[in-house]
Amino acid sequence: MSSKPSIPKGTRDFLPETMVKRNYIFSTIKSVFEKYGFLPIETPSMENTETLMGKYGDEGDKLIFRILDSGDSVKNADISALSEGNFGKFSNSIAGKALRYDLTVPFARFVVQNQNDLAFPFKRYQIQPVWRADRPQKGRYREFYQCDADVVGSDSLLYEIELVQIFDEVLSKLGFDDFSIKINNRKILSGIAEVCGEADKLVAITVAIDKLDKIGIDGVVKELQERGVSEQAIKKINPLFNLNGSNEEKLSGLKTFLELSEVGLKGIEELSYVLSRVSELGIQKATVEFDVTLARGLNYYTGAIFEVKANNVQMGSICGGGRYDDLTGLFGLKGLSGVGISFGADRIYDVMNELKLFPAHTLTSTQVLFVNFGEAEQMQSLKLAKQLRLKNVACEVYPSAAKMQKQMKYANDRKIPFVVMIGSKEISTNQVTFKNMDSGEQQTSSLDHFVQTILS
RNA sequence: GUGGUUGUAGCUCAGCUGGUUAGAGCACCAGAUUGUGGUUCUGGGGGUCGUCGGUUCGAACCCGAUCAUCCACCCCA
Repeated sequence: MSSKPSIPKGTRDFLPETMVKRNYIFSTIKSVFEKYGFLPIETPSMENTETLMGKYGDEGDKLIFRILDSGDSVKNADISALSEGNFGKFSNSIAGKALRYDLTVPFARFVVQNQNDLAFPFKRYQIQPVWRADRPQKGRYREFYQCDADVVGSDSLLYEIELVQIFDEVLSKLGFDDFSIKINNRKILSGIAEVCGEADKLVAITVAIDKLDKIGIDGVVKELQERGVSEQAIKKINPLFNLNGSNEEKLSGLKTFLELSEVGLKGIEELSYVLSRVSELGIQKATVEFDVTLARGLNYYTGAIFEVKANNVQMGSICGGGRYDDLTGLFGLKGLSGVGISFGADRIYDVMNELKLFPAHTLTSTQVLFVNFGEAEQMQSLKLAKQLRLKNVACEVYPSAAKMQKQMKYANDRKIPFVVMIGSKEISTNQVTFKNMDSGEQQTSSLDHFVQTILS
């Protein structure tokens, strides 16, 4: 016996039952995206290595899956880089392509490359897998789907408002009834760093305070110290950890804190605007919450930052997003502002499974199975099947005259609701004998009557 | 990259301080039932106990290495 087959770490096979549920998530997201006027695009699974490298920080670079060149191009391997221990340079010399790490950076590349064919503001949605060479764990895979909606070419806050509405609409539609849309603004974070006199440590500060709910105030203070933030600055930041109350209360508290920072106040203004409009328009099931500690690692965000978490369940964020003023600038097209969101379909699936949010109706594709009794009967069944299919009834004919028991069991295992038996009697009278697998009832009638029965 | 967990039949797992022929449930196949599934009964096939090495008269069990897995950290959807 050969060794057991397997699939790479962090990847999965999806059985039909799972795919039906996954497709339900995808189609729900897609239909909402389309209602807001987003158009579909796709980009290749792989990008040129240089398109991706350096866009996600040092940590991100390490998590990019690279595709080894084959054939003659391996001759271009930079052996001297290898012997010098410069592995990054060496890998670049033998891996010209890499699997996409997210959908946003490839989208930026796409916009720059196809700018002449796009009408701005350009609103696109994209549902495709991405790959990360991370260690798998709960809710973390090496291959997973992102469902992104982004607008590029407008800095209007109208889109922030609509994107929050999309979060709310999609997740409410999927049956979530307790989830938080957390929102913050990078300008507020910049303002905080500025007020503390540590403007150049913005990233260090944001990364640290992002962990507040995980490691507590003491942990954050310790991390800030380790990252070289001055004691004076830490003291100044401290009150922010205890910010609570309604969104309005938190915002007004911060406004005082940030009164000397122009950028900080701008962030407050933007956020207040979005929050007030969102609440005036009304939301379904979401709790929309301003969270100063929300930072997110991606350093290309410049304005709004979003993150969605399902409550009462042990799982990281299920959606994310934000505004990036100059993403396309990385590829040479300046002055285009973008804002977008991303649904993590795999995590949404895991949470829905855990909370039992999937509708009860299970896998039913085939409605009718024709039992096969032999060559002549099979032909008659095929003729009838053809007629059923013309009426859009999904049906199939068992492929061989196997024992009745086996054929019935197949219908049962597949959860096919009706079994039709065509024997010599039925051929001569031009009728069908059909059995309702749920009730066990069986009767003989004309095909038309049978069709009426199953369609009712 | 760091720390920990678990690897026994297709799946979920039992297996005593190391003892002779390694078990159960589910699944699968056959029969009870030659045109009737889902329930029931009877029988059957299927495992070099993750892999390699060590200790021992003797290893699924103890030790080491290695691979895989899951969980946590980092980071993230």
